[in-house]
Amino acid sequence: MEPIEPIVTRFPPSPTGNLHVGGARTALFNWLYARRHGGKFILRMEDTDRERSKQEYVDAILDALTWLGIDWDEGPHFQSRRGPIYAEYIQRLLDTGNAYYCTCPPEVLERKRKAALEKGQNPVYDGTCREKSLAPREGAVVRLKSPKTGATVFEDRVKGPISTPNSQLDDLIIARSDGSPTYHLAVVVDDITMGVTHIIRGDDHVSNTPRQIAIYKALGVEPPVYAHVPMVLGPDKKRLSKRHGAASVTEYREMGYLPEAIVNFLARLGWSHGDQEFFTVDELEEKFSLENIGKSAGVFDPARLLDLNADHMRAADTSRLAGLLIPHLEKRGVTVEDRARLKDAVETLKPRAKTLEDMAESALFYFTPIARYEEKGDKKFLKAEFLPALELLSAELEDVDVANQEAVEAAFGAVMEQTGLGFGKIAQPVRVAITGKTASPGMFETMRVLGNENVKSRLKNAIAYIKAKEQG
RNA sequence: GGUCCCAUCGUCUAGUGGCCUAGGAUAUCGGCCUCUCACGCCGAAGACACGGGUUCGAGUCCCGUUGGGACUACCA
Repeated sequence: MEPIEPIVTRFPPSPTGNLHVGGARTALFNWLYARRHGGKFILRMEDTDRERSKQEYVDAILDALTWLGIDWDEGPHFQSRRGPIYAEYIQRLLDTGNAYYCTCPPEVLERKRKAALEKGQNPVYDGTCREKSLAPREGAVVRLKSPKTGATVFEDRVKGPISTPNSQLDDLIIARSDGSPTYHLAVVVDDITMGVTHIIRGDDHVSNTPRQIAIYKALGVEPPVYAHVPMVLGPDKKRLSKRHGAASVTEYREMGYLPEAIVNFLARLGWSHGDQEFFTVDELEEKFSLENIGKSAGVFDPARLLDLNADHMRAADTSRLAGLLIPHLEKRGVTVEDRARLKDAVETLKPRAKTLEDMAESALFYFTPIARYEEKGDKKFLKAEFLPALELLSAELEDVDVANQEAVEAAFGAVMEQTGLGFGKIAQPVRVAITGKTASPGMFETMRVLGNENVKSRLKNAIAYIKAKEQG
């Protein structure tokens, strides 16, 4: 069932914190849906909470979305700047008899609520002012005159039909005593005036939906299509939050994750396309659909993200990876002046790195002298037993260009013949000598990228090191 | 308390009444490959929450139970 009208979706974060992975997924779904159907994606800041909304969070959210590659066709709009529009709609509701002023004191309301709760009754507003036709007055709030009978039904595109008895619906406050709009009113007015056709949001909003539909009806506007996507949970099955570790998109950037991997992972958390796990962003745009969103909440599993990131690293363009790696190297005090060499290094590390951080760590030996040998490798391979092999290799390599793999292989061959050792026996000590570690990319590519100077001097250093060690 | 939503391996999921002896991925374990690591390959273990229906036949439909969750503000 394809939409006939051009579709319009939106993402309305509150700038009260960084972009959360749950929010990022909601943004992604809205964006993908709009892109998939050639529609429009709007960004809107719900910044009516003056206390907690901060400009730095606006910037952080924009930055995180941009990093993920989620761009918007309109906005960002700011609710804080739309006061007159809300006032106009509130007045319209008042004029048409769909809303009324209420002067019930908050304390009284609170008392009634408690009493109702104790008696096991539903704590909805009792309608004291509903039929009083009160005139505007200082300190009065405006309430929506909600339907009291029947039921509100809507067809959720992921959950199916959802029906709520109207007896549950409160005469909710749409304007505070200071005249400012409440959340429900603002959302509905925004979505109407911005022409939003599809609302894709977290399923913590399903029970809010009938309230909002009541506002649409009071306004005489056809409600949009709703699609409520399940929550993202932490490993303890509780709603994902900071205490589960990294919860904001920015943190993943810092940990060296690729944006396309995050996007892929987020898309697959709750949505599926048969058995496919790996998706490029283009593929997602092409295949995303509301129909294939699951109904139940999903746990954010960092292990899966890590694995998926490794897949995307392998698939990524080497030059791009090299560029992305630079900040992670600089963090470790490495300044890269030879971009071509960096690219060669990345090429060798690509199949074995899980993140950019991981890759930077593994790449260190290419760019900085060996400070100290890894303990395990030192004990096992930098000892007298391998001294002849290292010395022979050092000599064989003297006039050889390490970039010439054939020549290097020949040098190794000569050492193998003279010592009677197999390649594996020789390679490990050499590896420790030139990389400082027991694990590295293949011997020949490692040498090639390291370069003549490094290889030869490090071999000599290791030989001297062993000799010194043996002499006590 | 009320209303609403949800329920397949540890985790993400496929499954839309017979193709299910429940598939894939990830994580775990074992093996292979191999100059190390990683990749890759092979294999093991691992799930339809429970109980009733409906049906010739139910993971799939209905009801109930249990267990999770959301909402129930002059927050969003």
